Amino acid sequence: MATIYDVAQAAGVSPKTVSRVMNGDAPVSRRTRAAVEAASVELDYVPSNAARMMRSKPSGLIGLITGALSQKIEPMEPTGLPDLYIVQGIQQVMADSGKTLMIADTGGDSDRVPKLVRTFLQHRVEALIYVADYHKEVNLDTSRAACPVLLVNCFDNAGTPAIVPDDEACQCELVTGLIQAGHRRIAFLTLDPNMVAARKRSRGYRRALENAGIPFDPDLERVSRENLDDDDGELLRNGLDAMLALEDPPTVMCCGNDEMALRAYGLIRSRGLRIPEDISVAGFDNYRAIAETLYPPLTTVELPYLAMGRHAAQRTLAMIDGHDPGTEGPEIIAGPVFWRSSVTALETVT
Amino acid sequence: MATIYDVAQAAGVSPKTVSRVMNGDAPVSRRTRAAVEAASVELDYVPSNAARMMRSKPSGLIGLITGALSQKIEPMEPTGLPDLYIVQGIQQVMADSGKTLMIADTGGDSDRVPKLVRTFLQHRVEALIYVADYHKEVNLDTSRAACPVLLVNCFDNAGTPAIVPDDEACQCELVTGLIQAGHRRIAFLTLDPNMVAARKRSRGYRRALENAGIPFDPDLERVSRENLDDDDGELLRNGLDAMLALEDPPTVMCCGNDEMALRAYGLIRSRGLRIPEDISVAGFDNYRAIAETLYPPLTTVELPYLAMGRHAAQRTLAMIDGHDPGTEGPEIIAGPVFWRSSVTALETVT
DNA sequence: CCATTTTATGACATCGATGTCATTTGACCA
DNA sequence: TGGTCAAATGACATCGATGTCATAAAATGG
Repeated sequence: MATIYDVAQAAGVSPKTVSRVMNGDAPVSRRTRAAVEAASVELDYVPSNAARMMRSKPSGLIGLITGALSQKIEPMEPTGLPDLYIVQGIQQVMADSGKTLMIADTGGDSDRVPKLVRTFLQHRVEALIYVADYHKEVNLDTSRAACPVLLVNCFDNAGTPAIVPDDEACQCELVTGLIQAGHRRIAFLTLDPNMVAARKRSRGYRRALENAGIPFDPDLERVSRENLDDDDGELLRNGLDAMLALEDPPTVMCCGNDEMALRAYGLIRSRGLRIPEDISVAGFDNYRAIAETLYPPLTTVELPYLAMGRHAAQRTLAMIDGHDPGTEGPEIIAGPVFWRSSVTALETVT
Repeated sequence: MATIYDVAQAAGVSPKTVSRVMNGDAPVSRRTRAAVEAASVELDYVPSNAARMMRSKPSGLIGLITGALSQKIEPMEPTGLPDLYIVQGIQQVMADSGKTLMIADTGGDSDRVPKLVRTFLQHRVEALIYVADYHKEVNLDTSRAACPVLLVNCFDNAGTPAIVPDDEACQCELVTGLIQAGHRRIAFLTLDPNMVAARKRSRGYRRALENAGIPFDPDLERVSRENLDDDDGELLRNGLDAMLALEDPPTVMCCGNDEMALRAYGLIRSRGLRIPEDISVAGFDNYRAIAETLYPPLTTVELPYLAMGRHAAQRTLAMIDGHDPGTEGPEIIAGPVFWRSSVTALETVT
C-alpha cells in the first residue's frame, strides 16, 4: 500500500506538502495540488489512520457492544428486537457524524464483554456504547475505560450515563387514557416482577389510578408470567379467570405485553366474551405483527427504541466533544400510545 | 492514556522489555515480568493498536458493508431479513477468530459505498465483505481495494469472489420432491423475473421437470408479482384462476415465496378448494411467521443465509491467510426443503 | 576458574503521518 | 529597484510500539 512518501516522490514534492493537500489545512499552489492529486490517484493512496492517530488525532471510531446480532430472529417470538432498533438508531446518527461504528457482539455471553472493551480500547475508540437486549441493570465496571461510556436500555449503580425507556410513563399514559375513556375497573396482568420493566410498568399503572383518584384494588393486578422461557400460560389463565369472576369485574384488561394480549384474546373469547364490547384489552410494545394483525387491532404502547438509539448517538457525540449536559440517574424516554379498536369508550355511569 | 514508556518507567525497565512481557515473544525473568504486569495494571495500560500497526502488524479488522441495519424491521413484511442473518453468521465466526468486525451501513443508499470503503481502507482492514439485501448483481469497482473483497448474496461481472444462495438447486429439489410425491401437473407462480432469484428458481423448476421427463407446460408458469412495492395481488389472482380453469389443472401450486403462498391459501379457499386435499401448495423462503403459522403448515424451502454468512467469514479468513481455494464464478450454497402438510402425496394414476 | 552458551535486557532505528519552525518564492507597493 | 509581507514549501522531530542488534548477566562445561 502506497505511503505519503511514495506520493511525495511521484509528485516531486515533500511528504509534508502531500499532507497539506490531503488535509487542505495550508495553502498549496494550484500546480502542486494537481500534481499531488494525480500522483495520489495513480498510486491509490489512502492515508493510514494508524499513522494519523500517532500524532494524537482521534480515531474516529465508536465502539458498540451488543447482543443484537447474535439473537435468534424469530418473527413468531414476539420479542420486538429492541436492541436491533436501538443499534439502527445509533447507526443512523453516527453515519452522518463522520464517525465509524465498530460493532462487537457478545454472542449472548456477557463474559466476553471485558475482552471486547479491551479490543476497542486498543483501537482507541472515542466512546463506548453498550446496548442491552431488554431493560435491565448491569454491572460493567466501566471505570477504567479511558473514554466516555454510555449505557442504553440498561443502567448501573455507578452513575454511568444511561438511556432507558420510560416504561412507567408509557403505562401511566395508557391507563390514564383508559380512565378518560370511562374505564374504572382496570385490570393489569403483569410480567415477571423480576424484570425492571414489569416493576416500572406497575408503578405507572398505579400512578395513573392515583392521579385519577381511583383506589388501587389488589384483586386487579396479577403476575401472569414468571419467566421468559417455557410459560404455558397457566398463570395468565388463572389470573384472567379470577378477575372475570370478581363481583365487580374489570372492563379492560391491560396485558404486560402484546404477546400476552394475544393469548388473552383467545382466553376471553373462549369464555364467551366479545372484544371490545364486553371487555376491552390493551397490550404493551406495539409489536406490530400482533397489534395490527389481531382482530380487533390492539391498543398498545410503543417504547421508542429507534429514538433511544438516535438520542444515544447524539449524546455520545456530545460526550466526546466534552459538553455533555449530564443527568442525574438514567435518562428516560417515553413513547406513544397507539389507540386501536380493542378498547372501547364506556358510557359514563350516571 | 498510559503508554509503554510510562509502564517502563513505573516498572524500572526499558520499553522494549515491557513490549516483551505484553507479547510474550522473548524470555523475561520472573521478577521483571511481575513488575511490568503490576505497573501495567496500575496504569490501566492498553497497547495502542495504531502504534502496533505502524510496525507492519495487521490491523485485525474486517470491514463489513451492508444495509441490514438500516432496514425497517417489520415482521409483517415478510422479507425474512436475509442480510441480517448473513451478518449474524459472519459475526459468529469472526468473533471466534480474534478479528474485529467494523460494520458500516449504507443506510439504503448505495452511493455511500465508496466512501465507506475508503474509511475502511484508512483503517487498513484486512478484508472487505459486502452483504446485499437480496440476491442481485452489483458493481462495486473493488479493483482498487488493497485487500481481499468478498461479495455475499450478490455477485459482479468482474470475477470478485462471491457467495450466493442456490435458488435453482433449492427450487429444483422442492419440485423434484413434488414429483416423487406423485405430482405431475405442477404450477409455478413466479416472482418478478427482473429478480435474479426469480429467474434462477424458474430454471430450477424446469430442470426438475426435465430430470423427471415431464414436458414443460407454459400454461403452468405465470409471473404473479411484478414489483416489490404496491402489489395488489391481481397478477396472482388472475394467474391462479387461469390455472385452476385449465382443462387439466395443476395438483400443486408452487409459489414464488411464502407471502405469495399465504395469499394463495386465501384465494384457493375462496374458490372452494381444500388444501391439501384438492390442491397442494408450496412456498419459498421458509419464512416461519407464515410457514409454520398457516394451516396446514406450508411446505417451503429455506435459503441458508446464516450458513452463507458463516461460510463467508471462513472464506474471508482464508483469503487473508492467502490460501483461498478460489472458485470460478460465485460460490452457490443450497438450503433444505421443509416438508409440511400443505403438500399431499398423490396416488399414482395407474 | 576460564571459555562458551544461553538468558535477559537495553539502545536505537523505524513504521506513516503531521506539528513546528525555518526557508524560499513571489507579489505588491513605495 | 529594493523592501516587506504573505504564500508556498521543506527539514526535522515526534507519536507508541516493536524489529534489530548489541551487551550484560547468568548458566554450563571441561
